[in-house]
Amino acid sequence: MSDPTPKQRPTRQRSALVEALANCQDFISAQDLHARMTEDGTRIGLTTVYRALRDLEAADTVDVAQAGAGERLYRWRPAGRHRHYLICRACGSSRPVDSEVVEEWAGRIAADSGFAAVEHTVELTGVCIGCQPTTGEGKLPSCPWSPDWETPRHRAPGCGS
Amino acid sequence: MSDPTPKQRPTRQRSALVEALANCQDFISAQDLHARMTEDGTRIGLTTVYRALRDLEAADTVDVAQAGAGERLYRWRPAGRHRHYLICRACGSSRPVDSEVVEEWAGRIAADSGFAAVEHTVELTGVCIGCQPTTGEGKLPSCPWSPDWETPRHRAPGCGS
DNA sequence: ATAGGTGCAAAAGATTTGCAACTGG
DNA sequence: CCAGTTGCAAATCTTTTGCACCTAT
Repeated sequence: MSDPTPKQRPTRQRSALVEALANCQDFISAQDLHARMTEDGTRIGLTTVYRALRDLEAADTVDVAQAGAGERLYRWRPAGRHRHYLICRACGSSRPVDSEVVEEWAGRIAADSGFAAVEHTVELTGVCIGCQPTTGEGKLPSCPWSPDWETPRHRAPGCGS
Repeated sequence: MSDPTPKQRPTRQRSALVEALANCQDFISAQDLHARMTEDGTRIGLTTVYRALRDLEAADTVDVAQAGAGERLYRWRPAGRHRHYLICRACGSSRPVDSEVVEEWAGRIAADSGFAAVEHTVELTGVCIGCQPTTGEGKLPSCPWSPDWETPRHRAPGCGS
């Protein structure tokens, strides 16, 4: 009937972006991804990053999360089906969670309500073990992990640099 | 220990805002709420609306939803517990849904993962019956439902005016 | 009296768009 | 060749902030 994925030409920028995003095992914002790619030597415009991400989103090959107000984070989706994640509010790391239950629940709601084309957004956030201050004794620093994640949000170890 | 709801002084603007929001049975953006209040004769600054909504959010008396990129919608929360909604993408009307299942699921994830202070965001969107084009025959008008949810994409009859 | 609230104008950010030049199939 | 891409600058849009002036308690 229609083209879920109209075109998408494998240009130099587009390919590099997909690779950078796939290498990144976490959510990352368009701006950060652009910065990272630029750092790594890829010449690409911020506008292009936005447009490419938008297309990938339309093609359902990335998962999207909202960061605070008006900032969207993208994460490459290896497998076919969409996933939901548990994101650490302190260090930004994310891990996929089993969401069968929610999927079914959403399906039931859809059926019972009579609504069509029901879509859902589910986001879990918390403070991961590594970022939890040990209540009584000496509290560890912020994030006892890879030395390069210092951004409260986006900024993952496996990501690029 | 701390004050979840530090202050909140019942000023003219604040009170009017709460009333307007409570009267509105649907999600509404800060800008729209401001516009509506202004239309209705309440003199209030947009800044104040933003600040009041932020405080209400902190006080957990409103539910928040994300609209597209970087626009937040607020909905007055009558009962105590938070709720999740099914929102029509065509007309914007929203109806709370039973989310026990999801609450439990979220709790389990929290426990199993070891993450602390786990919070969740769940949003369901679809096309309500009234907005569904009747495939073959004559298509009904926009949205013929229960008299209390009729907001056409933020702009409800029941809301204020 | 005074801590908190208000509002205007300006600032901040993130994302989108106009447009002319470019490129992969 | 030609539809799709790119990138820069400018434009949009929503939300936040600086600051001086009000106002409940």
